Amino acid sequence: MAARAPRADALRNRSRVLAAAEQVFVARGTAVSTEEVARAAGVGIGTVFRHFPTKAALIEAVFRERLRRFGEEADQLVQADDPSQAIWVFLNRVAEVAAGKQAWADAFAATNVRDALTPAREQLPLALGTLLERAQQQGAIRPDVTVGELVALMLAVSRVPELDADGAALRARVLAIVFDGLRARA
Amino acid sequence: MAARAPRADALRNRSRVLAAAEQVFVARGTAVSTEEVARAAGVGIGTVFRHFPTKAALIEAVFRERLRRFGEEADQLVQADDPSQAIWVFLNRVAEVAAGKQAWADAFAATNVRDALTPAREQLPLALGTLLERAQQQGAIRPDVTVGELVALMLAVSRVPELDADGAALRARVLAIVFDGLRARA
DNA sequence: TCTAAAGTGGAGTGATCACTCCGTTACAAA
DNA sequence: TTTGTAACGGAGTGATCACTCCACTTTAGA
Repeated sequence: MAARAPRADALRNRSRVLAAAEQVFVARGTAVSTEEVARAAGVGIGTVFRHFPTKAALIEAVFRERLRRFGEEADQLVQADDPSQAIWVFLNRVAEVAAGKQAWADAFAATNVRDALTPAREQLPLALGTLLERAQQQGAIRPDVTVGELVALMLAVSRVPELDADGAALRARVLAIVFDGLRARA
Repeated sequence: MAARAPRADALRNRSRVLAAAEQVFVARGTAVSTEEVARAAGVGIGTVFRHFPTKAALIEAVFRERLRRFGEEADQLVQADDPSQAIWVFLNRVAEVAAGKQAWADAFAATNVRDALTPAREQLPLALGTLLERAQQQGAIRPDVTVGELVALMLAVSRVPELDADGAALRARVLAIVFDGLRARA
């Protein structure tokens, strides 16, 4: 009955696979073969499937890990001093990380990570909710916006295609328009 | 040298395949097999490949056809009388058609349709440019927005995921925020 | 140090696809 | 109507994947 301690190499390999998968998925999309993920992680393909029973489970785990880290960043911003700026800092940060990464919507389509964004259960939506409420009390953001709408907007903006040569500039201008839509009217 | 007239069945089959492919791609994504497209069109798989040499070419053709129809709608709105409303009508129409259709960004990722959105070459960006200019002269839309930004925004919004039970309502609220960002300030 | 069990790696398996090939069919022009 | 040819259909081909299986290795606990 007493569970044995997990083996050190198993833990190490698991996090290696997660890190390598994130890199590879972000760079080349979630359509890359599991074998390539294994190669990038320096493990055999059998090891990948031991830790993540299906490819969908691997994609989901990568996405959840990314959201978890966003949750930590949001929490740190909740502690910080300047409440009216905090939410803009966070949204900019999300846009920056998401820039040009096709893998995100793939992950959303392929897996069921909705509950990772459900308030009252996960760190990210809770912290983001706090940031949003504060910004609304300060009059920085219009009062009728919800956390769900914010998340949807950021997911949408993360998919802005590279229409012209300077994709970064286009993304910045699109983001500025969306932010203006979020601001409270005088 | 004198080219023979194209066969009636070839023309018929080509448009049948295009129509069936749009239906199937929109309903189930561009990952569906070419054989399913052929079945939906009521033709053999060989016929599909005769008209569209690769699957990517088929996806691109479906997407271009969709853009072409949007271009026609935009042109009709250019003729219409109420210039300050025309662009909102058009943007709403695009959002309505795009709602819940995962196939779009797939098409964008998989094919090279950028030039179908290049102004001065295609109907859609030209007509949309006219609608935008008018709306800006009327003071309905902020003067610094470009056609490219509009297109990018609409592509992004078309990818708003279904985060909660009522996907349509979420999309509507997200669209309202984006539209507010586009409006000119008093 | 010893050993039972957990973990590893990678060849192998079956399924799925995009695409080809060619015998048959249907059309346009004469 | 006849005929040359463009178009059709669908079995077949080769490549790619996700996933399995098991002989071997490494680890935790005694």
